[in-house]
Amino acid sequence: MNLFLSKFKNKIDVKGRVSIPVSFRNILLKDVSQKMFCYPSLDAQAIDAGGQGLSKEIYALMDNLDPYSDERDYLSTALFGLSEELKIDNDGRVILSDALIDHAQIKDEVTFVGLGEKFQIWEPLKFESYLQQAQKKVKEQRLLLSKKKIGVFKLM
Amino acid sequence: MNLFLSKFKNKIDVKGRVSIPVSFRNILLKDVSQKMFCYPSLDAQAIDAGGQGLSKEIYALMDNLDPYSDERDYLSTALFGLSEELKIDNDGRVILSDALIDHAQIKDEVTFVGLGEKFQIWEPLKFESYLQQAQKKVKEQRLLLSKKKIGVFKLM
DNA sequence: TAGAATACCATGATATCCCATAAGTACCCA
DNA sequence: TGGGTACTTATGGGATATCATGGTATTCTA
Repeated sequence: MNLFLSKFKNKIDVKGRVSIPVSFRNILLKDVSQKMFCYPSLDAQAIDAGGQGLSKEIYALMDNLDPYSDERDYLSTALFGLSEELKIDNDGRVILSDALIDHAQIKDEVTFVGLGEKFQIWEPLKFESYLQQAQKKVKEQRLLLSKKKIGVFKLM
Repeated sequence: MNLFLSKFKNKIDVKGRVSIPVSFRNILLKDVSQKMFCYPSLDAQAIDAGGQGLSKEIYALMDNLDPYSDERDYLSTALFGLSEELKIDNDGRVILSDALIDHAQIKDEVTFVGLGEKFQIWEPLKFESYLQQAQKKVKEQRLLLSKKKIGVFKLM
């Protein structure tokens, strides 16, 4: 099982090229397509990305919705309208579309963040503040859980 | 069953390398991956680490949460985003990521602490004070318990 | 034919590999 | 039991490979 893990900060050069971190790249290049599938994250000001599997997942998600619902219209516009299959060049770089860059408010640097089966691309500062928030929420959640436990000897 | 036991203090060299204690290393090297999986401990200012099994555990933890919930997003960011699969070199060393070093406030020395199924990596002084605190808690708890008992096993 | 997209090459920083050494430990044999 | 020898292990350092990134050349296309 290959997971996208860890985070990496890379630069976008004058031509708009970004190196995909090797560990991520190696997972993506196992697909026949040799592409990086990506679309605007629905919840965050970030780009969701992954390999072939991710695009299938999105299709499946769409299939669950009523064909003529507003929901579906909205989703398909928001997702497919802005989703891309980016070609990975020989040096392991991609060029993000203007629409995606705009959505994530990216300038000349990005943070790649592993989320297991997919990863996200963030404007570095925005990610750091999101990360802090995430850690805070997780901690709160943990506290809630641990209070429910009756055991007193939980030391570590 | 192989357990991570005991504690060891090792140095981090100028290149950022740390030797994994042999007894721990031997357990890790039984995995095919030859990697050390680690992530920031949710409860302590330390790094949680282990073999392949630990990553599966994390993955399972995530699977219990609603795929499109905020909860899941936060947890996967806080965990996967900061976790690493560190390669173990020929001399049994690894290089900890900046994010992990930062989380555990590590400088140029670390203490490896066996916790059975997994182990933790601490800044040595922080661990010592944590240990004292933990021992104190245990003592208090014992006292509390013994007072509740009506004599039978009260020795002093 | 100009401008953009793509392929190709160069370089510095850093990670990885390989070897050396010193301190400690186990082992052996007289 | 003592003393020496062979391992093991943590740690240091130099050589080599990899990766991110900048730049140039070539191809495509409008």
